[in-house]
Amino acid sequence: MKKKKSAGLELLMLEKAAGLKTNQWVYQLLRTNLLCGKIAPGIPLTIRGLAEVLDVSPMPVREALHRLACEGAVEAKTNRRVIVPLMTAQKFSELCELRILLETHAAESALPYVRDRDISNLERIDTSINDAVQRGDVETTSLLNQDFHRYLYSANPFQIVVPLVESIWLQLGPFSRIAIDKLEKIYIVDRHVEAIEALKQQNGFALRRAIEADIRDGIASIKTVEGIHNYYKGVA
Amino acid sequence: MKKKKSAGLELLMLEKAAGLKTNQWVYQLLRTNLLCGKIAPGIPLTIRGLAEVLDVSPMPVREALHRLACEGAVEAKTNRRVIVPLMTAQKFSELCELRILLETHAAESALPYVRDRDISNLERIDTSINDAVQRGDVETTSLLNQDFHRYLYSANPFQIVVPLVESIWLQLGPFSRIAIDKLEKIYIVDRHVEAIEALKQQNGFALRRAIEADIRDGIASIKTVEGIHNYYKGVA
DNA sequence: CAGAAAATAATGTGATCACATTATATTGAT
DNA sequence: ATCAATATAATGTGATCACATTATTTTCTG
Repeated sequence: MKKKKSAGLELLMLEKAAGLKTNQWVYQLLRTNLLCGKIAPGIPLTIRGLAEVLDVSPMPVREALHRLACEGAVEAKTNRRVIVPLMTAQKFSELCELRILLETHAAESALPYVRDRDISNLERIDTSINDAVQRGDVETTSLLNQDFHRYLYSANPFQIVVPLVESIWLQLGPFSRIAIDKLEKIYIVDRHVEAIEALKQQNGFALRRAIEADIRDGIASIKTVEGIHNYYKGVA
Repeated sequence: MKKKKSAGLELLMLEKAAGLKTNQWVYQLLRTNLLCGKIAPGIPLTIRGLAEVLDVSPMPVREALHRLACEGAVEAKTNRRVIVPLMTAQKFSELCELRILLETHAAESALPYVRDRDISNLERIDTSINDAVQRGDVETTSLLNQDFHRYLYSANPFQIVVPLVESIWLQLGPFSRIAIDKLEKIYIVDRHVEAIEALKQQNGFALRRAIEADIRDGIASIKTVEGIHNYYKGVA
């Protein structure tokens, strides 16, 4: 019997799209798994271990892990361990404040650049979100929600903030995802409609309000960080 | 006669400290050179070229470049070129707004954690800054100024924002540095003293005001982005 | 049986090579 | 002479290996 090194590490696989570099594929796969909470905080990730699981050479894994560390998704300890950082209540609170700070700014600075066809696209995305919510498809709900925000902020062609926001999403992702997952039913007062209305009226203040409310709604369910760590203890 | 590939690329060298990994050394060296404006925007950087200049294998350069790209310091084009991104007036303005947004928040959220000995250390740093200004040492002035801000924000043990701020500094760095360099004399109304005073009084609002003023003073000299690109044209 | 010491396994880093892709230089045609 | 086609050089990526450092297991000692 052959002993597996990385026993207990189950990743949800992703199809490797044609023309995609291996390191990007590994990065996206790892990123997705982190956002889904598939990888519990604290357990050590190794280059060779992941390379074996994904059946690639250590090199692309090395690069993907470095990038994720750079973005704050994983933490490289002084000894030779790379882990998903543990969450604390204060850190969580700080991350949420930062989300609101950055995203309200991003939305307002994008406002002057939003054209009619952008609004149409945003409405289309929002419709898809509602569909996904209706189906109870948490996965795509989460992804489409990100798409909505990213699309809005990216309307500003001189956007700097999107990568920063994505970094925050990555650090926040696993935990908010788990919290949502535990909800029996997701009821969302559609803040996106409010945001779209503000866009149509070119109303920056209303836009900020809508974005902030949307973010707060999303994290309102998360009362205690302890509950999240208990989730992982239950899994492990 | 041997033809040099990377002719015209002159880097200021750094001593490689003992116990420092090669990739970190390369990263810091490149980072410093970027902040000093030694590498002009638009000229292509190659892994092998830098490796030859630094007399290391391509591997550490590869990792350092990837990290810098992740932080927004360099931009990997779709073709095989890595360059320092060109600056535009709008991008510059966006970066400055972001600095103020993030740093005022960071300062205020650090305020409750600042102890007396922290204030002493900040005063010590500020004294060093004034010394460097007196000597006309732009290099250490810039570095110490960053130290001051970083030290303040890091007082909050649950700090998330520092890496984000450093990313902004990196993107802004080359250009503000050049602008400062061109000034004959740097006269700074010491906003740091105002900030320290606000810390002593636990006055969050005054602290925000001081930080914002400090940032605005630093970038006030930069009137036009065109002037900056002219600087590079003059060099090249 | 418990704790320390030694031996073994595993890990990250750096170097080198092969290869497909892209840029640049050279050649050829009109 | 100018522009397209070809040939050559250069580049990033991925794979494999060597090595120093660290973790883990085993052995030894009391």
